Amino acid sequence: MQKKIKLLLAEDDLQLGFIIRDNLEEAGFEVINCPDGEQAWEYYQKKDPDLCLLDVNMPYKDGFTLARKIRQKNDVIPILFLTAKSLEEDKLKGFAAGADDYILKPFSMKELLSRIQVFLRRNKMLIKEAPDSYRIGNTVFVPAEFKLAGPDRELTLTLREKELLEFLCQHPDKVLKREDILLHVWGKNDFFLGRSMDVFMTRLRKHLAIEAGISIETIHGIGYRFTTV
Amino acid sequence: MQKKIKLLLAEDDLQLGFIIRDNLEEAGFEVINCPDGEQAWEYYQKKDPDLCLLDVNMPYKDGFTLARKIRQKNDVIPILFLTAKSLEEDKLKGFAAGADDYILKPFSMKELLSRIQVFLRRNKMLIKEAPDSYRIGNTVFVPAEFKLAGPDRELTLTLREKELLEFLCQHPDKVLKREDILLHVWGKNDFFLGRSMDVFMTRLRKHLAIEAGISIETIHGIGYRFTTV
DNA sequence: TTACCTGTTAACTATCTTTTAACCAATGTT
DNA sequence: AACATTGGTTAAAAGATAGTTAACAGGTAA
Repeated sequence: MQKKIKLLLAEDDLQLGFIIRDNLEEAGFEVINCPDGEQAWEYYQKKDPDLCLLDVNMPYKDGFTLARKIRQKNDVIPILFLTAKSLEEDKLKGFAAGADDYILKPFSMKELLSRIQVFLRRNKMLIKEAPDSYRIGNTVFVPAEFKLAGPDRELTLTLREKELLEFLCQHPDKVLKREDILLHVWGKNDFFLGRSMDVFMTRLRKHLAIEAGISIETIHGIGYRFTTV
Repeated sequence: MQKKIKLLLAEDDLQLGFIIRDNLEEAGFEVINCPDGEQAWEYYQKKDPDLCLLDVNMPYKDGFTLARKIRQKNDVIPILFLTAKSLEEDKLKGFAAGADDYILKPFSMKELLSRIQVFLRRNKMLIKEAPDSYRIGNTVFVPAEFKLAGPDRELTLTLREKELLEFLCQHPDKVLKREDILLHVWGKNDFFLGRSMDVFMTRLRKHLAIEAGISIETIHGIGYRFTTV
């Protein structure tokens, strides 16, 4: 699984915030939703998001102030304001604070998404969607179905088997660091999970043993490389 | 094109209302969005909607009052309450006012859509028409009649049995996630409904045990796959 | 009321997945 | 070569998930 793009959403209306977040997640983003500017600033520093959506009117630290603070640290991250006011004055104030765009409430999700895409594209961070099946020698792997099917067999993978194999398929012929695999498939990296991964590598190798020319190669001390013919 | 299904949405929070409407329209519904109960009542009479989504807290005429008024005129139209309060008292009051379901804010659009679909299906107003019978081995399943009939037997399914089996029949050979089944058949996804589903799976399996080659396969940790020969 | 019928909850059991542990093999370093 | 580190393999332990049966609650009909 490719690393998701992180959005920082600062919106004090909880219900609205939830539903915006829900829609954005549905669209494939990772969303950090903060109810006020103070928390948003905290999470900004902690999570290092790729794009910010800031409500202008928030308790504890309004959108303008927050934007200025973020701009001080990072002068390329796209900052989009969400606001109910259509005052020209506010708009100017917003751009002065470092905003890249200014979206009026109420907005449609379609509109929000397309504006987000514009800025991500500008920053070369477009999401590329994953193919829904991979050919591995004579075997076909369909992640959505947890299925690995060859001419003489068909088997259903478990969750981890599938996620791991999918990650390998997404990066053929590349050396994948143990750490990166762990972070992507397990979400964190510690010693025991590393050993767990070793077990799963053994399993995947068994599953793919039939396929000549396919290999999960060990790069000692570094990680693995998955090669298909 | 088939005539769109009309939803009456009464929501006083304009921003939230707009985005809910946007999502519902995206899903193919026609939506009438009213900011208060007074207007909602007006539009109810004028537009004759197929389903109502009412916010409980509204100026000029609260959701309960409105629901009662609508129920007086029409005792079949599905009425779903949207509310931030989780008070049991409110819930009872809601059902007493004639509500069919009670959706807590914040909710995900996925959940809202599923619950709407459940009630539309129940009222035979589904958007996409489904085949009116399925052949499962030597057995014939007629959803509209809740009937499962084979050479040597004929039995009447209950509502949930029928909805569940119908959902399975609509997606043969696909891995259906537990969550999706729950959202489609029950309208929401929580732990206990999940256990309820397990019970129904057992029942369906018993009903179909006669049929060799038919199986409801468990994909552990994910969901189920229904396969016919 | 009583007697069902349906769907949910509960309790117990069975099964499957993942992690942990133990031991061994390979690699790299001194 | 001796040692330490890293990874491979297998099996058992732990944990999570699902199957099954029965009791229960709420509603409906006789």
